[in-house]
Amino acid sequence: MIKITLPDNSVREYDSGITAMGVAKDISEGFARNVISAKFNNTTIETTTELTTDGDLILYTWKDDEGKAAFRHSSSHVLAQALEQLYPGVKLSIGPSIENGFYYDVDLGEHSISDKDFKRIEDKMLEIARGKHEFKMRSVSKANALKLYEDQSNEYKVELIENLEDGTITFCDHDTFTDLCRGGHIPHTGIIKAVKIMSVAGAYWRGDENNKQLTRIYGTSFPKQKELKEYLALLEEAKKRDHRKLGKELGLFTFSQKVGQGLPLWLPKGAALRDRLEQFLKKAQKKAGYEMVVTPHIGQKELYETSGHYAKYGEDSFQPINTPAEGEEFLLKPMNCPHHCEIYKSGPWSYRDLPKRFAEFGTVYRYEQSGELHGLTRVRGFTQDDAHIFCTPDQLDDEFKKVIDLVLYVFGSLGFENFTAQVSVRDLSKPEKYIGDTDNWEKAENAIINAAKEKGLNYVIESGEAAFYGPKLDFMVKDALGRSWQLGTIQVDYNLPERFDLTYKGSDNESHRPVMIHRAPFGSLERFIAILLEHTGGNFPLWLMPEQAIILSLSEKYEKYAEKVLNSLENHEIRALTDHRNETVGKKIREAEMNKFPYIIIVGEQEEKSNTISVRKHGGEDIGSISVDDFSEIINNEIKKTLKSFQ
RNA sequence: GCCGAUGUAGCUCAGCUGGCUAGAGCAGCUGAUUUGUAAUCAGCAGGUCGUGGGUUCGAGUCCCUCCAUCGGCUCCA
Repeated sequence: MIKITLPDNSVREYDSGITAMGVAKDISEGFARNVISAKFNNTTIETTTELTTDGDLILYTWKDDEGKAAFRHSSSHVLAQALEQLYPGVKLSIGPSIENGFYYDVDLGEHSISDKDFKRIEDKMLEIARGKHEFKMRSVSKANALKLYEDQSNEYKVELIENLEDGTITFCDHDTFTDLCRGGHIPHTGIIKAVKIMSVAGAYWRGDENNKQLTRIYGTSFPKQKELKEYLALLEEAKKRDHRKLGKELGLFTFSQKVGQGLPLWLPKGAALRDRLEQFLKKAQKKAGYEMVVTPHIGQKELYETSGHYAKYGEDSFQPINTPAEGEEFLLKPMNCPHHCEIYKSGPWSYRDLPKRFAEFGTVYRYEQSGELHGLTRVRGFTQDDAHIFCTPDQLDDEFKKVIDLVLYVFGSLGFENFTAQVSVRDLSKPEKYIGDTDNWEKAENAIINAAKEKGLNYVIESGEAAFYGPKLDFMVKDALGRSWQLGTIQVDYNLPERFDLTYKGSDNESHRPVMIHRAPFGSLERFIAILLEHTGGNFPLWLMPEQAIILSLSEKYEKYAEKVLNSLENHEIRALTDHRNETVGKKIREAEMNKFPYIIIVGEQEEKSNTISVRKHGGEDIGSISVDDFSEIINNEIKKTLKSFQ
């Protein structure tokens, strides 16, 4: 007999050799019908795996993430089988489950796949699924495993198997299909009722640019057709929030082929939005003891040789600008730090002067690879809400925490609640990627982790994600389509102060090296606005809206009254405009709604007589006829809810 | 940069296997209408079919180059 402990801590006894599904059936037949995956002693197993020792068993259904993962992973086996049947000679590599689906990387050889082929792949998958084939695991010796794939001349699987230890290698069979697989499947293919091939894309074997590019086929699958439909509808909805679409519709920004790719042009409304964000942050930074500085858009090549950026990025950047003077070379600035270091160097500092906090909305230019550009989230010219804090080593912890406070204040004021913090540290196996001495790296990494802990941030540590000169704390937010983007960043740097030979006089009258913190709460205005657009669907917090209200006059008879209302709104510091066009109210309202005006004010005969305004909130809520004073109070209260002053 | 797809009016799109002066809706302009909570009516105007080349009697449609965009990969100071 063995003892099986379930998640509710209840213990059940069974004969050794009972399967996970057997336990499920013992709990209840109904439950067992929904069980699709299991974990035993913290290892993912098959529902058919025989249990022979005491242990903890968790049974998963479609509702669990682990259940979904098993479902999608199993679906990728079905996809692979379908591909083998449709494209003879296809070489399989890897096919994991991912959030919302799965993919399989394959070498198609002669064949190619386009979206016209999706339907027949889907049909083939469903045909296979309907066969209700069981997934069965079996152990294989390394020699036999290698032989199978060598016979197929599948160099990818061979490479994978070569890196595995003999005795740990397993295959998974279903129907006529066999795949190298460590396990974690649903009971049989029949549970897969709905599949959809989402896209095909190139993907380098093992993610290495120097390797052969394989074809990655993305798909998703569901246990019910209805769920697939709902998922596709959700994606449609997300597309409506795409910042590129909203930015165009709302007249915020545009791009021009003539100006160049990745170089956004800010239209008047977008420029007003940027300005409002800048003013907001400037105000908070002033309170936090920052001083604004201004630096030029170019700097001598030597500046970036000193900073180390030229050695690292010089080749892949915008190339130096030459001048009539022999040998003189300037670079478009790809970051502001070297300039700020030189500002620090302009004067002698005592420990009593520190920390110095130099802030600048600095526009920088980076030559991103053409395939990398993406709306406003990845561009070649952008403005960082940059600042560099020069402090003594003793002040580092405290300064770092103060920056976290500022970032959290910014996020709070703009309604970002779902963000994660990522502590980006070195990849210890690749020391050549980083500059600076190990001691300082350790100090800096520890300082960040401590600060994140103390501030109660929900953080993960990612090794290999650090900048080449130091570790960082990044704030990550997801866009409408679930893609993750970095917004704010805080970085500790012992390296640049060294390279620029920055010093301050300590209380001991000796020269010391300051520590530098790079930080940008927005990250870049471009990316921040993009994410904010997707986050809010274009309905920004009221304080940020370029126009908070639009006044619609019912006919030209009421234009004068509308202007009077506008005037008193302006006196209450409410941003509004009038629409006197010779159109029906219905049309004016429709357009005002589409342009996302937070408040729509209608004035006609009744309002003029009673000296009131009729207010309709964006979305249709009728606030009724009220005075301008009352309206002003509504607006101010709404603003106060999100926008508090920085302490 | 790499793989795949796309590019027709300011915007969203139609244009079948190559065949008359390339279409629609919205936006714009003109006129009528003076309007009460998501599109008033009529008329007019608007296009080097991304670019350059090629095939053909004939190219928006087929082929190639380049440019840009989209989905990924790689990259992201």
